[in-house]
Amino acid sequence: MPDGGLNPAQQTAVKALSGPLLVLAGAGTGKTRVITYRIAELIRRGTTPSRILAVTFTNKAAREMRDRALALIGRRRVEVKPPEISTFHSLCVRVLRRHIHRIGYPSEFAIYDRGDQETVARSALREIRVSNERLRPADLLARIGAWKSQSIRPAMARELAAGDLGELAAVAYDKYQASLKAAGAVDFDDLLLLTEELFENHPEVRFAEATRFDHLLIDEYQDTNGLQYRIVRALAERHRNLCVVGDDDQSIYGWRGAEVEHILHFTRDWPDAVVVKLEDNYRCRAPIIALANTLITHNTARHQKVLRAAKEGGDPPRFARFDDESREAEAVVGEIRRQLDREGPERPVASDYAILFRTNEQPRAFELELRRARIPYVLVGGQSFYDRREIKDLLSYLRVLANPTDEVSLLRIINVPARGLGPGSVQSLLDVAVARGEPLWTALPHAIADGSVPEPVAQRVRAFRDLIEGYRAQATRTPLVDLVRHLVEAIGYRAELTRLYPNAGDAETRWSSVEELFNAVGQYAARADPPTLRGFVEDASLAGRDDERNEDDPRRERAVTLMTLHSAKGLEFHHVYLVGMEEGLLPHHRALAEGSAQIAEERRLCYVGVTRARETLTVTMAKSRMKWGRAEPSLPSRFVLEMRGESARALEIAKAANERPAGGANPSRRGGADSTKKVRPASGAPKVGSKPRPVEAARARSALLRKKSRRG
DNA sequence: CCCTGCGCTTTTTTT
DNA sequence: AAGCGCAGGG
Repeated sequence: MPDGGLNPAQQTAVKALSGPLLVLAGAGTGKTRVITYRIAELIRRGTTPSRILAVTFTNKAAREMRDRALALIGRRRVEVKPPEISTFHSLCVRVLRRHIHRIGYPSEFAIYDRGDQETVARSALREIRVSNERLRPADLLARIGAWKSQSIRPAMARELAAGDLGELAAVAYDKYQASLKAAGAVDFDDLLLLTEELFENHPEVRFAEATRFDHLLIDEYQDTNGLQYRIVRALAERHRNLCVVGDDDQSIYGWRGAEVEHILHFTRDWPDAVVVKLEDNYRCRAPIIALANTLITHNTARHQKVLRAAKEGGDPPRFARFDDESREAEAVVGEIRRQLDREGPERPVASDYAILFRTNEQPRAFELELRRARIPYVLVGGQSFYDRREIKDLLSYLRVLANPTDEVSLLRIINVPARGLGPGSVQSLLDVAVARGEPLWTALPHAIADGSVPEPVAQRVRAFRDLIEGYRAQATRTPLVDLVRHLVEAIGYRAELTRLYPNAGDAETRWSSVEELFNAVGQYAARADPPTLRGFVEDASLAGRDDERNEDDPRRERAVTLMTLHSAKGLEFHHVYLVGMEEGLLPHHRALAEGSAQIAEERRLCYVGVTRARETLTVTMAKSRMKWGRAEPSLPSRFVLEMRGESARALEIAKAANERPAGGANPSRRGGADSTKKVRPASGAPKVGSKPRPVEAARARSALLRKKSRRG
């Protein structure tokens, strides 16, 4: 990045303040910078800060952009009514809180996460008597997601559905949506879908929202799906001050309904749009850019742009292949350890390093090695805090307190800790609710009054209701943290944990996440105005995997980052290890089975990984990898060969992979399997700027490959 | 009703 | 390797 200032392209992007603007920004070309400068420029030219809306992809990105923008503008100037910077989902939550009652949902609606969705999907399938073998809840959810991103409602889905499974799914979709509504709950897609519905059917809502802002900026535009696209259009068509920023080469959420077409066709939708291309990369060393460019040219159907490296010099990326995933982890972690132990002024810190991978099972081996090497690390994503059993239990309690008709949460806690309301009793209670056509919660008094359940059960139900009602009554009076602490005490959750986890250490670990929950509540209460139970629960649902709890954890600053390629989007690190670069992993089996469009997306994913690296990039793979407890042979990814200009061999591998399922004989072993055995700088990649430095490269690679006897 | 243990399946990515 | 569903004994 040029110090302080902006290059000419960036300046154009910042200064074209009115009308539609498309910023095609390659990786590391300073797009976040352009957006923040633009916000500052708008304000400097007299726009009221609060009339600017910027939309980012994650909550974390929103927080960072807010901080940077405020730093640029000067906090004092905007602290009363700052620009609004949020994600699509938070934006829609706010719209829905205000208006959702118009379409028959309570404004206290709960937001269901993936696990809750699966529960609802499962019971929808049960209701229409479809066995899990024919249509798994996860598959149903995938279909529902696809329908929703195209704004297809159950009724229309039934008309469009083709084939047996499609029709079943459409019927299940209907049930699924009905259960959500009955529970007063929405899923992630509903946040967008229902917002769009309000915009469509209630012009006054659309008008109110569209006139709240005069400027709309969208980051990561390549990852917008149909719903988001239509919401953007609805919000921007009056003022037309729409600035979208993105990189079609980094579109990696097609599986979630994102359509690159939106960015590819932006100028068709907005014919008067100004287009600015940012092609100067200030992040990566020249050889890394060369590698990335070589890779991405294997994708067709993209905006023509070539990343130019602003940073000359640097080591060529290295490639290494190991016997199995443990060796791979050992070598990578061993190298990081040696770098951290180096003496001298240029000694790196752990947070300079990132290990990037495709799937969530891959970090295991690396975690093991990092712990063994006593290197601190943070695993981003993985099992999130809010996925932990104890947190889900307690959060369910809080959700029931906020909205007792939230059926999934109620069913989760009605017998946790066990209070003698087992599956049999709960079924009887549910039968009463179904017969009365009302939510379980409101049916409970009737069920225990009319003798539908035996008296002892009725007693327990009464006690449970009293417990919940008691805390509901307190909720507005008691400080949030106290409320949660008392509740946990009252239900005897600590005892439950020691019972569940007889191993004292395990129970302690679980209890410490409960204490972390207390902290999270405390932090929320300190920041929110006013803090409410519902507000906290909502935060927890939307925070998802980017957990801000750890953000101010001092350990994080000194830690190696482990994360998936998807989570790495938008980030950068001095030293990147792109691990597990094997056929079947990247590109993933599933993508290989689905076809070339999916393989192109995997290639973009690889591109994202490569372009995260500022100084050095190391690509590693294993010859064999454990799968379902068995060691399976693994071939180098075709992307490795493409990057190194050996695409002929990549083609061979691709062919072999395609032929394998069909024929018994396996021609693939002849190919590239051993070709990358020796680590070599990318011979095919042009070296920009610096002369090759064979000595250093050789030293680096021997260090990486150095055999170690330590094991076990 | 509650707990334990066995055997079966499952593996992409996430706001 | 791990989570889930189901059967069988307290």
